Amino acid sequence: MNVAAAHPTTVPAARRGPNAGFGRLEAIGVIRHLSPRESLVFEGDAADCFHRVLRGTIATYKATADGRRQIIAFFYPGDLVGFTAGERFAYGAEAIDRSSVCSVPRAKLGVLGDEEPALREGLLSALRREVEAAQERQLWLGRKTARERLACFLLECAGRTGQAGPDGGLSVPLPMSQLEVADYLGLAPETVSRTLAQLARTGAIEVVPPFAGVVVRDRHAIEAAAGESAPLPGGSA
Amino acid sequence: MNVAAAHPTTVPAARRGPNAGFGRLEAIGVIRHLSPRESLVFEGDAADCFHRVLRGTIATYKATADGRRQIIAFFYPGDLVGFTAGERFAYGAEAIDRSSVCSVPRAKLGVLGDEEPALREGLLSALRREVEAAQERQLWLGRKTARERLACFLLECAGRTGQAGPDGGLSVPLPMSQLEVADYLGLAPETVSRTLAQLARTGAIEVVPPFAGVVVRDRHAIEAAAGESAPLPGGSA
DNA sequence: CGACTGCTTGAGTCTGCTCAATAAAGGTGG
DNA sequence: CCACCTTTATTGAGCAGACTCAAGCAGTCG
Repeated sequence: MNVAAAHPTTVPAARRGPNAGFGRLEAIGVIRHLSPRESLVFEGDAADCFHRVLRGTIATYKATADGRRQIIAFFYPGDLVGFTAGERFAYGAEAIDRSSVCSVPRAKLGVLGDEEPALREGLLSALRREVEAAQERQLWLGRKTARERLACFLLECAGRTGQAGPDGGLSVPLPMSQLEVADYLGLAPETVSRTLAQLARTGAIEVVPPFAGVVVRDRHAIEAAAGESAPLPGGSA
Repeated sequence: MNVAAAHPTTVPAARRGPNAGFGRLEAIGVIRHLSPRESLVFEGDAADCFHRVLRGTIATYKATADGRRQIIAFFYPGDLVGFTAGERFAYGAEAIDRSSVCSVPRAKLGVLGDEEPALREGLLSALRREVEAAQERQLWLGRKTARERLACFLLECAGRTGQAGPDGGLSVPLPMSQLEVADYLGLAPETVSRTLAQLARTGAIEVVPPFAGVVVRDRHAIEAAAGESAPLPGGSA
């Protein structure tokens, strides 16, 4: 089977619960199409617009003066980029693959969506998920090995865009390059390649040839390699 | 001079702008006193309360099954711990030093502080600052060296609790131990000690003997060592 | 005054990075 | 349609920053 075909290239209508209530945004905003590598926002820009991903994948990132780059998050169709920003964007954003977004001026939402409680709810949810994701990644980047980070990343992607395959495998499309995975996980690209190869050698995953995605063959092995966090000392209720 | 005396041990009334409007919380909540190392919340707890720090310092953290720990953030008097959580806390929180908090049940705020726009504003601000801080730390942890992380950390602390000294130095109290700094910066405690010693050797900082804080002697040197992020390719407007 | 906790310092190791060369895939234009 | 060129991934060798293990020291608290 072709993993690339499993990409969710369009917005799954109302799939992401917390974003409900944003459906009418398309009516207000402007559609914009982006090629791979094309910038959507620059760090420091006035944050007068936010962007709903309609198709493709967007990455937000921060960079140091000497060119090192850290990808903060990946955004898929249905996600909101820059919704959580303050006055100015604290990060840049660019397209990973061929993407479309709907850009909505903040002003059009009233000061803070005062009228629309569902929208306010949605904003809070988006913010909360973004906080929790960023904090989780602090653990990844601060305390996990390359192998663990990769495993965590694959599980995250599996949870977002994974599709159960007919042969029992979990097919996970990966629209980003290995360089971008490296910039997300705080690793060198060579380390990503090597670690992926190592996971593949054990049979836990299978890499789809032109690095279009992976198939998770042994989910337990990946979960074990991810070195899960320890939520409850006594086990879950 | 005694750096420890510069600790902001009580809430600076209305010092933190975005938290304005929380003043009356103390009337609703319950005061709780914590000893060093005492837990305030556990990862996985139902998030039915949030906590305003009145005195001391609180750290939030995540841990792996094998005991590695990543400190997510430090909270000083005036800050709100757990305000941004969802249903359950995704992290634990414990006191760094002798601390007091005011614990406020979420239920007492209405569903989301619907009545009080200032409070809603405050919640959004708190969330936004937490997002931006967590994302900034992704850059630190993913792409910066031990030396850079330490320098960034010192600048962050200086911005929060630093006091200009009479001799031109910037006095920065550090209530946390080096182990806790290490857990915050994703380093080993030995590395923190060594790197701090190295910065002191160059004259950029001076460590106050019982590790109660540092005095920044050469701010430019620390800023240079921090390897600032690159916001604008062309310089700021 | 003694035990403990936290910091310092040293020696050796290792994970992951750098540099480099090769290979494969995809896009472009003739 | 094919040849070329660019981009991305793979693989190897060597290096180094940060970790681990370990011993010693100082300040604190009981």
